[in-house]
Amino acid sequence: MARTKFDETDFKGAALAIAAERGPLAVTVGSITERLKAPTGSFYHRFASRDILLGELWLETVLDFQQGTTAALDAGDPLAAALHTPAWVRKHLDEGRLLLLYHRDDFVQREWPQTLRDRVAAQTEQMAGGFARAARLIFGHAGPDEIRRAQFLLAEVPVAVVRRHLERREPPPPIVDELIRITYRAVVDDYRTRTRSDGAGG
Amino acid sequence: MARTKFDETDFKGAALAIAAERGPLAVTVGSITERLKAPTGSFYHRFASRDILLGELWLETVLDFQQGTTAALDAGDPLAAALHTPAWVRKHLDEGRLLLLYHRDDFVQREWPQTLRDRVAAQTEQMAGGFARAARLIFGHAGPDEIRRAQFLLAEVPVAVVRRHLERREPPPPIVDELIRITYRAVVDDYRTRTRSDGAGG
DNA sequence: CGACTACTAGAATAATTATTCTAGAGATCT
DNA sequence: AGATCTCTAGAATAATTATTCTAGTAGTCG
Repeated sequence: MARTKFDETDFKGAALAIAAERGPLAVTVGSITERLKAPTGSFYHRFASRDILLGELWLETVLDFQQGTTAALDAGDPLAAALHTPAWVRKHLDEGRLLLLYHRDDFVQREWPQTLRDRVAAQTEQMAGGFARAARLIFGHAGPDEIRRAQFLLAEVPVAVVRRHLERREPPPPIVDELIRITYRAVVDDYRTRTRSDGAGG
Repeated sequence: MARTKFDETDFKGAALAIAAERGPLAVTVGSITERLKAPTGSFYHRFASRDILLGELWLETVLDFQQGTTAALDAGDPLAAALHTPAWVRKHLDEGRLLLLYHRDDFVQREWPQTLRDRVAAQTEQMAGGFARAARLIFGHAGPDEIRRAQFLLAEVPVAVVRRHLERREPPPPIVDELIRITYRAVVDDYRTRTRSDGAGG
């Protein structure tokens, strides 16, 4: 066995750094190997293709992120799930840029590699399940309307407030959490008053 | 003068359609001319480069979008400015995808063309001015904290709620406006109560 | 030691795109 | 009609990338 100079994590680390700096499009086999001063042969010895490296990187990152949300829901605390986004981003600035500034499909150039399809599908499903669970925790019911509101509170708003700061490569300031809290409480209160006065909410 | 078969708007229209369907990356000189069945010579007769076509397309689209926001602020109605996003998107689904699903820099491949730099800078400035104006209208004051909240209400939240629907190529349903309204009222009320109880706001 | 394995090394190849270039065609003007 | 100007046409060129291929090298196992 020849001396291993570059392992999988080296390549992934370089890819993450480049993606965080210049976007996923700038992550080319050339830019990775240049940064590492590794030959392209070593790259292809580890990964069957560029798309597989980037697909795995995205998938691992999103799963790490989602874990925190899931944990908060397991603890029955949906507000904590909403606040998890800024908290996680503060710990993982590069990963935050990767995940929240770009689209899933910005990472692979063609179709998603067959080898990753199932894992991506599982991730999507887990996410959908999380929203339903959150809807039940927050509103006591998981109809389409409640799920839509849960998506708003747990995903759309937190990502939206955090984005501007990620673009500037700065950790999200406290006002971000405050805005998430205000919005959370407002949507919950609104739902309660509305279901109390006029019949159902769908 | 030879018969004009393809004018600027033909090329821009094709570019818009392709960008809305498959993203700005799929807008290549080849995909445009193929769609139009035009020769590449005609393309380069109209536009100095691919980046200039796409830069102009983005710029024209964002200015059209911003006009509605500005009009609402001129009318002294910041809530209408917040609701302008879903309203405009319903009228311009393709343009909405172009503008709200991608980044400004996804459109040009290298640096922004020199010829467009000034117009982009003016656009950015206009946008910043709009937020300051909105902050004054909503909160009566335009300090950093008030401006941040105005950005949240006028830009971040509306874009965030609308995005999911744009991804599915469907017009944003009424719940979107409702969520924007709820959030708007909540942030305004919060600011009022807070500045009434403990001193200033930041 | 000698075969084998797991890599390093990087040149060669292929595919995709932007851009340039050379020709030719139809209007318009005189 | 003939000159000229604006375009159409599309082939040729250049640059960028992903991927493949051929060699060589350093450990490990027998």
